[in-house]
Amino acid sequence: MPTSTPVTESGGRRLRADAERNRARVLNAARELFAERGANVSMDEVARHAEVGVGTLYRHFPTKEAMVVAASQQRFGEILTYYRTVCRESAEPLEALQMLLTRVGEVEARDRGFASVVGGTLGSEGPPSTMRADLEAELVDLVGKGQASGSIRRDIAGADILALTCGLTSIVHRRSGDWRRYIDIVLDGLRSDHITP
Amino acid sequence: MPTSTPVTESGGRRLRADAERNRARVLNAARELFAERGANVSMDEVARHAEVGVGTLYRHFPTKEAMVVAASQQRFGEILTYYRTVCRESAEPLEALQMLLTRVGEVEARDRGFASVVGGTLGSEGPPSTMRADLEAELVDLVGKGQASGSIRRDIAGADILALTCGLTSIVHRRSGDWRRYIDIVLDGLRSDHITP
DNA sequence: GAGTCAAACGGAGGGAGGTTCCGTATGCCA
DNA sequence: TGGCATACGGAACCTCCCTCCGTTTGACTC
Repeated sequence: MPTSTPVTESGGRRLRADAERNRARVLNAARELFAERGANVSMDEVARHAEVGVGTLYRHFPTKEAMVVAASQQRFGEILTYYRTVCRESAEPLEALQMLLTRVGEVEARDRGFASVVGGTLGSEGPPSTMRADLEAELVDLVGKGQASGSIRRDIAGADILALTCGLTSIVHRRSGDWRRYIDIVLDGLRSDHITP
Repeated sequence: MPTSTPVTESGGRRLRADAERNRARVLNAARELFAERGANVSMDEVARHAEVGVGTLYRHFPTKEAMVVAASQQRFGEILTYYRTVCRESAEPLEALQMLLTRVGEVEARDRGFASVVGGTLGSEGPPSTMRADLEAELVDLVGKGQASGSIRRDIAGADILALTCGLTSIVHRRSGDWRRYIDIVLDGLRSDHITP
C-alpha cells in the first residue's frame, strides 16, 4: 500500500499532481522489474513499463542506482518493522537475530533488486544510509543485551552483524545451496559458550 | 614469473611468436589494472596499457569477463599451492582452514579483480571451474578429516566452505571493518564442541 | 633470400545502455 | 482565463563491449 500522504521532493516542496502520479507509477514499475530480474533491467524498459518517458525517470531519481535503492526502501522498512516486533516478543537476542537474518534471506531470495542493494553490488556502499543507521542502532542494542546476559561473545559490535548480513546476502544472491544453514553456523559462532578464555 | 613453456591456444595449437608476446603483455596489463581498480576498467584502457589494439584483446579472450578471470587465475593457483603446503604441515583442519581463509582475504584485499571473480560479481558463477573443482576437492577432504577427528560439526560439506568463502569475499570487497574477525566467528560456528545434540 | 599463406594485428564502427537537453504540454494560482 | 513554474517525452550523446575486415607479419618451403 503506497503512502497517501502528499509526496514531496527531497527539497520538501510539494509535487504537482501529475508528478506525484508518475512518481508512483515509476516506483511500482521499478519495484516489479527489479524484484524479478535484479538491477539488470534497462531504464528504457522501466520507462516503458511505467508508461512514461525516460526523462521522467531522471526527473524523479538522479541515477539508476538511486532508483534501485528507492525501489527497495519499502522492503527495508518492512524488515525493520518485523524485526522490532520480534524483539518486543522474543526475549532471547540470538533467537531474534536468527529470525531477522532468516527474514532478510527470504526477502532477498524473492527480490533480487533488494539483494543487490543490501549486498552493495550496485557501485556504492550498501543499504540506504538512514535505514542502515536505524537497523544498526537496533542491532547495537540487541548485541549489548546478549552480551549482558552472557549469550553473545564479547568481541562483537552491532556493526558486525551488518557486515555478516552482507556476507549472507552474497550467498543468497548467488543461490548457492541452502543459505539457512549458514545462518545457524554464524549464530553458533556468535555464542559465547564455547570460547576458551 | 611468467611461464617460459610455449604458450598454446585452448585448442592446443602453438601460438605465433608475436601472438605469444602480445598475450603476455595483455595479461600483465589486465592483472595490474584489474588488481588496482577491479573490473571497472574499460577494454580500451587495457589495450592502451598493453600497447595493443582492442581487437587483439578479443583474439586472446572471448569476452571481458573471460579476461578478468584469466587475469586472476594466477592468484587462484598461488592460493591453492599455499593451501596444500599448509595442509601438509598442519595437522589441525580448522587451523588450516583459518590460514586458507585469511590468505584468501589478504589476496582479495590487495587485488580487487580477484575479489570480483571469487565473489562472482562478474555475471556468471564464481571462480574458474577447474580451479574451483580442485579447491573443492581439497576442502571435501579436509572437512572429512575434521569430522572424523570430531573437531568439525557433522552437517557441513566441502562445498559449504566455498559458499562461506564467497560471503567472506563480499565483506572484504566492501572493506567493512576488520574481516579477520569474521573468519574467527565462522570457524567457531563450524566447531562441533558446542552443539547440543 | 624470396615467395606463400595462415595467423595475427589495429582500430573504425555497430549496438546497447545510462544520462542529458530542450521544445512542448500541463497543473496551479491569481 | 492568463501566466508561469513545473513536468513531460524522447531524440541525441557518451561510454562501453564487441565485431569485422583490410593490412601486416611470422613461419615454413624452395
